[in-house]
Amino acid sequence: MAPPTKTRWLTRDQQVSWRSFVAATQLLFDRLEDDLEGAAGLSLADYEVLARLSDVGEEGLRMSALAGQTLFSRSRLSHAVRRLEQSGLVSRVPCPSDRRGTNAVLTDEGRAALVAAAPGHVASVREHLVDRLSPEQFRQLGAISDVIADAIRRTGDPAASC
Amino acid sequence: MAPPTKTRWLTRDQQVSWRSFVAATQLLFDRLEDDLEGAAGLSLADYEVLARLSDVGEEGLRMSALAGQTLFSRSRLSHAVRRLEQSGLVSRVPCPSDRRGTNAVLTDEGRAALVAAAPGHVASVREHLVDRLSPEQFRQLGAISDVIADAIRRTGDPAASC
DNA sequence: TCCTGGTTGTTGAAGGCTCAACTATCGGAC
DNA sequence: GTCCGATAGTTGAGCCTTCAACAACCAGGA
Repeated sequence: MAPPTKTRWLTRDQQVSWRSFVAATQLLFDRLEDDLEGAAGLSLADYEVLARLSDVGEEGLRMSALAGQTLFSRSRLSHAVRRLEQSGLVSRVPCPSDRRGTNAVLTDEGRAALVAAAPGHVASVREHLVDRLSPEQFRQLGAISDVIADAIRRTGDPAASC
Repeated sequence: MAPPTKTRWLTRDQQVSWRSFVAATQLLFDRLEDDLEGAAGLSLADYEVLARLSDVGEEGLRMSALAGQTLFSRSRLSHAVRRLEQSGLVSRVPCPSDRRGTNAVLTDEGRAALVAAAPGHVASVREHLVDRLSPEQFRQLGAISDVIADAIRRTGDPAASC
């Protein structure tokens, strides 16, 4: 706890915007998840993993790199990849250059699942987000997101500041 | 599956904005949760429940109303309130006018926990979101959020359209 | 060589959320 | 009054994420 600074509460307008933002993100991601789950039987987390793996070649991606891109903890990713491997969508291969490492690789079945899921998912993102906003608004949202993400990334991991 | 419409993929710029938005919301809520958990021992979900209950009087709130405000499922809320009750922060009282109903009520201890947690949480929201954006940007974010939330609320529960 | 500190990834337990099933109650039609 | 569908809330099982502990490996220095 910092020294007893006087709390700067949010103004009424700020509070309204803040609550609206919380509600919008909750509703949006819940809906995207439901749509994706219903149409393709994948969770958003599954989709993220498969999408990242589809961006790279045959060699796959190191677990830690994949965790960094998806913002998953290493533990979460490890469990997720284990489940995807059991479903046949991903396989694990030892990393040749570093014997500690493991590469996650998309299987043919995994690529097929992603190809099957992608059009519906993109349509869902359009329907509930992109096409609801003016091009200018969507551009603003991107800029705002960059500011937020950069600021948080710069203030390192809070558990590491000791 | 709808008729085989040609997929309108996202443009490169749209994809960048979309991924940035996903990352920003993940990072933001994770950080807010960590801050709140570390400083006050509450999850964001706990805080939401306590905050909503502090907005009403002695009579508390019907479980279904509380679920509506927090966007929790009734089941999730029921579990959450049970835990908060075990912690002594909330108590359940039968609703007088409807014998099916239950009202959740903030205890003195619950109000004290909220009062203790609120300054730090508001500071966290300011630090990672409000104070990072220009007033104009934060206003834009509120407007964008309203559009998204309204659109999703209007397209009713997807499981109910049959 | 042998330490030593840091990194990589996995594992199992614990806790939270979802889903389906269930009880109890309400309110209107007959 | 009695049915009947709808609503309110709870519960337990199953799944997913977090957390802490762990084994294996790397890299650099004494």
